[in-house]
Amino acid sequence: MGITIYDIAEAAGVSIATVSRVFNDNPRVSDATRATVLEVAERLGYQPHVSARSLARRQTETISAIVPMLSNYFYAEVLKGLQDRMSASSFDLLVFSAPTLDEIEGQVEKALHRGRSAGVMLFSAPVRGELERQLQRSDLPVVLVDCYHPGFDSISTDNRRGGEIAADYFLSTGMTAPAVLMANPHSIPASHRMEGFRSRMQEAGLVLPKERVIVSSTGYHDGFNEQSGFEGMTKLLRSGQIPDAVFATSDVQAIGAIDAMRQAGVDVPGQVQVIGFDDLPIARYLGLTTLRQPMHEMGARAFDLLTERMNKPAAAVAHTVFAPTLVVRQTTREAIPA
Amino acid sequence: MGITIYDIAEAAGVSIATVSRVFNDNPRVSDATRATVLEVAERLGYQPHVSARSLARRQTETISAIVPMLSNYFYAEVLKGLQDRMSASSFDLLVFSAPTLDEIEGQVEKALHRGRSAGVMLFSAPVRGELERQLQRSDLPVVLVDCYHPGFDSISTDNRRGGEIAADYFLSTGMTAPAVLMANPHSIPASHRMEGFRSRMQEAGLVLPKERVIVSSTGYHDGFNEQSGFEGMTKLLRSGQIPDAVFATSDVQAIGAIDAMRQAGVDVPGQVQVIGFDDLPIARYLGLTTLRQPMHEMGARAFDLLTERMNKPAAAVAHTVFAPTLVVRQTTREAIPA
DNA sequence: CTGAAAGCGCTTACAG
DNA sequence: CTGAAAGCGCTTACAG
Repeated sequence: MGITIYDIAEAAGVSIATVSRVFNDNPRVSDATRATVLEVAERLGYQPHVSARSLARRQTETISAIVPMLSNYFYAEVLKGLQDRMSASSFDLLVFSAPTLDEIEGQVEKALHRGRSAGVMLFSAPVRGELERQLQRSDLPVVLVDCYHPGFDSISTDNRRGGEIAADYFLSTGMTAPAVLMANPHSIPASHRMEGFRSRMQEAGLVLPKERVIVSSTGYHDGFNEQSGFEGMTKLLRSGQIPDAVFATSDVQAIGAIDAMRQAGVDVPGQVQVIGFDDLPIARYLGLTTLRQPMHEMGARAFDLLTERMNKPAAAVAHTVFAPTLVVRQTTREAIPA
Repeated sequence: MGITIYDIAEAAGVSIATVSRVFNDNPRVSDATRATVLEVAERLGYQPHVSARSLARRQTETISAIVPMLSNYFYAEVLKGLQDRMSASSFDLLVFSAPTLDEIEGQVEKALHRGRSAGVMLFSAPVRGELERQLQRSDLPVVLVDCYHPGFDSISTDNRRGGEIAADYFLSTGMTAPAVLMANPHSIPASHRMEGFRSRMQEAGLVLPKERVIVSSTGYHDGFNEQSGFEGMTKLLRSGQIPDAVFATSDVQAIGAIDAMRQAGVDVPGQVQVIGFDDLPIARYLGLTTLRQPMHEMGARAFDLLTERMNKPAAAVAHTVFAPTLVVRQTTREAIPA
């Protein structure tokens, strides 16, 4: 069933070395020979065997991405940026999904198998403990996306700064009772967003009591989901102390929160303002004010970083941090002129 | 750098055959030997070489999925279903993205390379011409998702039926001026949805003139995007003949359309009702009435079909068609009791 | 420009 | 239970 270079060599009356050279675009093959080989290969429907090739070449043309979950739209967008860049190369993308923290190690283990891939992209994982050891032990290029470790190239958004910007904007509108809709507390990006927000509020002399920081109770997508926003907001509305400004650590949480308010007859942004995080394409059509992460660019840069690292394994580790930008739409009120 | 079974064999004082047996869980190895080998392998940080393994075994443990684009949330959801099922297996997922029709052949070509994968899942592609030939020529298991060809296993939603259901519901509310927001006309699923809708309207004696079927002018995501819905709706609103019921061929288009109406001060569903397609998780939180496709289930079934096909290459081709279900929320009016 | 041969790292009958 | 050896399908110095 499988046509090999042996079949072609025989049919074309040349050696397998020559056939191989033709498929490797080696110039030391006469035009005539090349033509015959190509013709025979086409006729026989030859497909190179990638495993044999990478075994012999001692290298692969595939990249592994370890992603918590494709159905999280933030990753879908980042991967789009990545794929756009990859399509111009000859690399393939192997996707490992690790919905929970303890599944990551197993997936990384697989991604790190020899001969599997030429490099690894790890998304949103706290690099420490066993995971840190795995990565350090391997000699594959690694780039971290949406997370950080001093020993590996990384690309991320300044989450703390995002929280600060959100707080500053809210403060400029004259609001007085802030609240935060957090994802899972073990999520580092979410924690940083919240901390940036809180610190700025404190500086402004506004308290952000614990009861106003609602942590996601669902683990799905690490709490970055609509339901968590809906439930968190519902809790807030029932607390008796309704906030007048809510910072959600993701757009989808914000969407859930807005739905909760719509159902409760609470006006947005009249009674409660909302700021999300990410700026998914959909946010624009929902009029959601949010902190924009350059998702496509992050994916594209991640690929560039990885290939640079492949070419220069010994280069200094580099960390790229994008600044989030506030996109003001209709879920917030206007700033009060100073 | 790379530790091989030769290194382990030497360090453990056994042959490479024995080392191999240990890693293949071959029972014909004494417990003592097994323990030594495992201990040495662990100490040396041995990783099997996947290419060598699949070359020798004549099989891979990876599956290829050729998807138009990960940033289309429908695919993100289907792939989630797929991955949930796959994680219980030892298969890996190779993702090829082909944003436009003419890129598909190239990606399929790569996916079909020998030794690359044990099976292929092709999404939303019209299987004809060169593509059809490629697939037929290959002896790899293939399953079609969101598309159809008599010669291959497939899994899809009854799109025409979905259009009919939307039309029937609209009719039951007493509306009189329907319109359709179409994706790209070459999209088969979108066309079927539209045709089902139109045929039912015709049966009811309602005309659906060409000017009321707005075709996406943007090619991005095949027209399945918010912008296309926004622009289509804007065109409709400016036409002077404002419809009172709009069927969008996807949820994201519906969202764009609703935004256009919000900005124009048109009340939904008071003046214009809207029905989408897909039932993305977000639809629920936007109160969008839509036709639900069981996306996760489709992904899971696709994987099952593929593995069944691997085990029984000669089994009869099977087509699984899911019936879409209408989820009534707040963008439509109530049916008028007969 | 072309070929014979070794080698990539594993698996798996075949013997024992 | 264990080992020697052939083989998976390619690539790539080394000769010529």
